[in-house]
Amino acid sequence: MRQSVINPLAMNPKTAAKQDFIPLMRELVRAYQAFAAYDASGYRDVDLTVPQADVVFTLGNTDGLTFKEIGEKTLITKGTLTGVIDRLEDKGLVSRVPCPEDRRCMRVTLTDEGRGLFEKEFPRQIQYLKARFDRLAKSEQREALESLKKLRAVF
Amino acid sequence: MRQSVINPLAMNPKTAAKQDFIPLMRELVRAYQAFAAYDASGYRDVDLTVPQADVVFTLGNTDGLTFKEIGEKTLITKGTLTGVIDRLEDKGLVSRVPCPEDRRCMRVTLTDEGRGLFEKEFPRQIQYLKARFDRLAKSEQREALESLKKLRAVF
DNA sequence: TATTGTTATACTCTATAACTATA
DNA sequence: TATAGTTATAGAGTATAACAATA
Repeated sequence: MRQSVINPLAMNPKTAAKQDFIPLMRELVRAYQAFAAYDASGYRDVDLTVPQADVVFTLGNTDGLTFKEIGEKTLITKGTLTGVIDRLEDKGLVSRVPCPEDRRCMRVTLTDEGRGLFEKEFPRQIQYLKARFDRLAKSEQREALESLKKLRAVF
Repeated sequence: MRQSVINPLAMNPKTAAKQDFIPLMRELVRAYQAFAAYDASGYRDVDLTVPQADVVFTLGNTDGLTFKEIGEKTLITKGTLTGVIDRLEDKGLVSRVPCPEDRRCMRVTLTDEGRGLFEKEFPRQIQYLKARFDRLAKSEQREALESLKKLRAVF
């Protein structure tokens, strides 16, 4: 699991001292990483990489998306996306359909197998995550949400 | 910048509906990604990958660390770390020094050039980040810290 | 001319396992 | 036997740029 350039978890305490925002930065990274690690651990059995899963979950409940749309949502650049889609196609999970209205376009849709995977794995994963978020009281969830919004707003 | 398996940013709204923890998860990911993107943007000019920068910043203000220690702090596995250190050595930023007390060990230290890079880039990057964290009031920083601690604790 | 997606290239990281040299 | 680090291998993502087909 890769991280930001500044890695407050590895940082030498001597180096970090006297910067009072560092504990906050540290907790932001730790909280995210704890979440991401838990998320990934619920995902071991499915034979997809993170970018591949990202694409499958992005395509779920849509009628297909173009490369451009998928790239915008997942932040995968077009050259890379071609390869990711190739591998998903090899696995039989998605298919390419030419757009009738613009012949430069390709629409990517889940196959029946891909839809099956999505419908099985996505709700399972959501429940897996929900189990942990639900350990926070509603009021704590609200406070965390507000704090995170403020935090995001400064960047 | 890679992310968790569940990517609340790409998720279809129809899919996300009726799970009330989703906004919180979404904000956690967005806040982290906003931070990480800002962090990376302050880092464009330095010719280091994220794992490489991570190692250099980890070695800063130490007398050198063994492969084992670096691996534990940065979460880079030993096989990968050998390659990362090789490339940093090629760039003249670190050097390998055999440990006198245990001849299986290698201590990795910053060279003068590596130390120079660290002493220039690290404080600059910290200031760059501090500028944004400081936009939050002290009380907001404290609240955010508390919320993030609770959030991390559930995972 | 601009846009969509593909291809090509080169590099880095990742995971895994076998290997060496020490302890 | 166990540990520290290296080597080998295979795969996947990344960035970048040139390219073909179409708009």
